[in-house]
Amino acid sequence: MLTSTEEDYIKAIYKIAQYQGDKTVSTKNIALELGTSSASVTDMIQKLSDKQLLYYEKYYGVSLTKDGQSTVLKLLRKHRLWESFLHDTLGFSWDQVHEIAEQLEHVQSDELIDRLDRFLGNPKYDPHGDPIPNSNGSFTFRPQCTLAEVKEFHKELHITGVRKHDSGFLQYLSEQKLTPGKSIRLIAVNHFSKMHTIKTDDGSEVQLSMDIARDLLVKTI
Amino acid sequence: MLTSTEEDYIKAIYKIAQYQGDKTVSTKNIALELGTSSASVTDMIQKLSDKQLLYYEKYYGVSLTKDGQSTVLKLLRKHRLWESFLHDTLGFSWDQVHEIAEQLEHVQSDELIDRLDRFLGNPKYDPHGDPIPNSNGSFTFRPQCTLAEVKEFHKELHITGVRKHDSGFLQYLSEQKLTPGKSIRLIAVNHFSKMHTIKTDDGSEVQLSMDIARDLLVKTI
DNA sequence: AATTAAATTTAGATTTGCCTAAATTATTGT
DNA sequence: ACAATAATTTAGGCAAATCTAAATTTAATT
Ligand SMILES: [Mn+2]
Ligand SMILES: [Mn+2]
Ligand SMILES: [Mn+2]
Ligand SMILES: [Mn+2]
Repeated sequence: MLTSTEEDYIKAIYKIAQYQGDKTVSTKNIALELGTSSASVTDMIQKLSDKQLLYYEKYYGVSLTKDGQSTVLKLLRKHRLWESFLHDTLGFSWDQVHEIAEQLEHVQSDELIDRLDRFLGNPKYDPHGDPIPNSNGSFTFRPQCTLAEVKEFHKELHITGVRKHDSGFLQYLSEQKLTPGKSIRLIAVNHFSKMHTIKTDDGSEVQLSMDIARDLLVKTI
Repeated sequence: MLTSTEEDYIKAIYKIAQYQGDKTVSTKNIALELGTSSASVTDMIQKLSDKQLLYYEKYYGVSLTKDGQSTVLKLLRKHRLWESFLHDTLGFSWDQVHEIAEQLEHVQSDELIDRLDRFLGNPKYDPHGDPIPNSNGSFTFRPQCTLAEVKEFHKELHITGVRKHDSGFLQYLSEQKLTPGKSIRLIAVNHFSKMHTIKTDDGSEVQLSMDIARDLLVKTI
């Protein structure tokens, strides 16, 4: 049984590893992600290494063991199912759900989470488009790329998710009606400003900066 | 902002006070209720007294202040709404909900609890028949008594709740189909064994011991 | 290669919640 | 009224999670 603090460390390590393509994760990045001191991180990674959840080589950072991986997948399942509940059932906007799910994910009850899953209709993706692992911890990646990587114009694209979860970014996107499931087309990319012009469902055109385009995930139909 | 441990102490004190008719609550009873040592309780009640949640006189026990009262009512609201969700929405049996609600009640978000309330249709009572305070902390007691106190026979009674919440007791009652909302009649009370004979909805007769009768709450129609 | 800078670990302390054992106060029984 | 008993508090300590400051190691720069 892990404390919620230990769970949050494991999740932070997974997130950083994911982001930087599975290299070893540094003490400093964990401290930055969790807003703690490096000294605290060193203490905790030593403890988690003792518990066989991390591989840890002094001064060279950590990576998750098989046990650490399965721990994090169960947590992501819980987090994303709670986000789906908050969004789909209670009507929270997608920029409000993360903070509350951050607490709910630590509630201990396997039956609770399986019943929640069933009640929600076994959703495959959360409100941000992130995949929800099943009770065995497996989930399917879907073919997707960032809007910035799209090379063909005028082709129909489906918004599948986002690569950033801060509420300002999410609020901006929902104001522009750019949420998972919505269909768009890339009209033009300005060579100097890198601004992306897209056309939405209802025919209106929207300008998106390169920064936005790099964090918006889409799928070609 | 209270820790979940502090919240559990406040709840325990409220529960004991309720049970013993609002006298001052002793260190020992709190320790028994929470399964800790008296020394730990002394530490905590000193802290909660500093925070103005308790009146505390050394060697003479504690009672809740106005702040303590409103804290506990918010907590009971959360606890009972979560129990209703687990029971009514997710289909947990009434003997399973308490333990999980014990965790969920500590999640911090006023909007969450108000949305949950609305989603559930603003229920007035939880699965055990306990009243759910509204967002101002007020709730209405309903006229009820224990089955053991009923003096008239053959009169229609509605089951309104229970005075004990341990899962063995609750399981026994649901096996006998004696849950809140069900209608029964008292047929006889044996003068020696104190066994209560009741007739249920469907006409079948059930024998209940005095212990059960004392913890089953009913209302005359 | 040597020096500087950056990252990491260790040392020492703090807070929260808990414990046992000892000291103190209140209650009970004769 | 006083001794025995029960309840409560205090003393001293421990584990978890955090911090700052100092020491150590690795990485980067001249
Ligand atoms: Mn969390
Ligand atoms: Mn999400
Ligand atoms: Mn609790
Ligand atoms: Mn209840």
